[in-house]
Amino acid sequence: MSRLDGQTPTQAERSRSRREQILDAAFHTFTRRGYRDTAMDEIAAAADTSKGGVYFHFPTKEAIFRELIRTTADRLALKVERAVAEQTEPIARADAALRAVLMTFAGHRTMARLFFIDAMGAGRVFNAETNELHDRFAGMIATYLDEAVAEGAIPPIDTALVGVAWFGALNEVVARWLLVDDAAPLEAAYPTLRALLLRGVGVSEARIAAQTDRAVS
Amino acid sequence: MSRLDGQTPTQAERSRSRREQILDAAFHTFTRRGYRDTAMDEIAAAADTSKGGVYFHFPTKEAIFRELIRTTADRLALKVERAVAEQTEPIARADAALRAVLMTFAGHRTMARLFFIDAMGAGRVFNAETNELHDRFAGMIATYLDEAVAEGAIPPIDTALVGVAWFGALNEVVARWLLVDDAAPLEAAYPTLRALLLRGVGVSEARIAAQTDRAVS
DNA sequence: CTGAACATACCGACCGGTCGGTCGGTTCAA
DNA sequence: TTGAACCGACCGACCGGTCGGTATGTTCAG
Repeated sequence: MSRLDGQTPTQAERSRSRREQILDAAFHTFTRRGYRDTAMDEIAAAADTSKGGVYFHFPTKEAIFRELIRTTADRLALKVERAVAEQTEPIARADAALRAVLMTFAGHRTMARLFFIDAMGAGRVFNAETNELHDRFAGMIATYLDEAVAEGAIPPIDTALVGVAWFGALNEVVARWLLVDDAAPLEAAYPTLRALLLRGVGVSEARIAAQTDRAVS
Repeated sequence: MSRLDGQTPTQAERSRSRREQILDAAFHTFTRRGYRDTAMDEIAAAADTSKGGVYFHFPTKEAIFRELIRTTADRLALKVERAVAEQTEPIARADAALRAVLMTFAGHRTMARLFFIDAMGAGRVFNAETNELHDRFAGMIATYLDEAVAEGAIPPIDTALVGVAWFGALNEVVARWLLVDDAAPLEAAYPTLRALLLRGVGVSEARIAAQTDRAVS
């Protein structure tokens, strides 16, 4: 970034952009072919560099994948947190979280692919990784549900389990959408899914019918 | 079958048992290490035979996996269908299906592993396979829900989507249970999950509170 | 009953290809 | 000139699948 001034980039800048270039290429290749089926040579080629070049910036293939997962998850989590922060009422918060995830994936099919297609399989290595990821998001949901319970907005439930179930439902819906080529837009699933999930935890019909505000996309 | 008569098994019998022995070994190895990380030599070793022996009974590694998936899915589907057939009322049928799946997995951790751990990843080959599998079960759920809608037991909904969501929720709950070593028994999740899912499609609180009969395990 | 002829089940060394990772060398900005 | 960035030939492990061979039946003519 920043060639607004002079001409040739500094070494540090070149290195940084190269790194990102590789990350980008890896992202796309992993996304299309999966972890195991992606060869380092492919990543190198996609990044317009050589295998040696890639290994200058990253120690192992796994490290690339880890970094990709981590930063992607961080980005998503940030988005969710921001969406949630805009709401004060607990049900609206849970709703906002659901909406944020769905809309983010809808807008970034490839990001979704990295999460879901690659999530399982391909060795124990990042079953742990994936595990943690799922935990993280299921935990987020559970936290919002806990708030809702605490404020009496919904009756008490096993929020940990429900968080997992919600995440699973969301996960599967997105995964199906990914696997079908000419699928309906993911947004179309939102109303039904919203109603299904909210109803499931005991939100009243009236409350479900009343949509939360739609200020942000 | 049939060693009730004489002594040494016939060639055909030996062949059959060997085949099953290999299938068994493959099942366990796939289950523990995943498809890609399982070498044919490992399967052979686990089956107390040689690679050549394995390749005498099966043409490719993929063929073994396919057969495993297919028969396992068939067994599960049969169980579900039997459980459902015992019920006449639509909600009870959906409930029975849910219960059957959960209980079957609870009893056969390894079966669950084959379905969920291996499900994704490891090449395009059986993304199609897995896809179909998920479709099949999500479709089954949708069918029962359709019946329930038709009979007016629950309000109209997008049953296809809900089927996917239900399956996803179930899937994730089982997957989490699999990944945690000292997890609580899977059955413990049933009441909450049942309530969550049934409530989600608009089953009345009264109806949810009234448990269906518990004749069979 | 017997033993050649044939079939079935199985073995394990080997092959061909892939792929993660290495290393000696080159380039070029500072 | 120096060293960070980069290149690409190469290595070695791994693995799916093959293949020539063996051993254990099974069949059937004599």
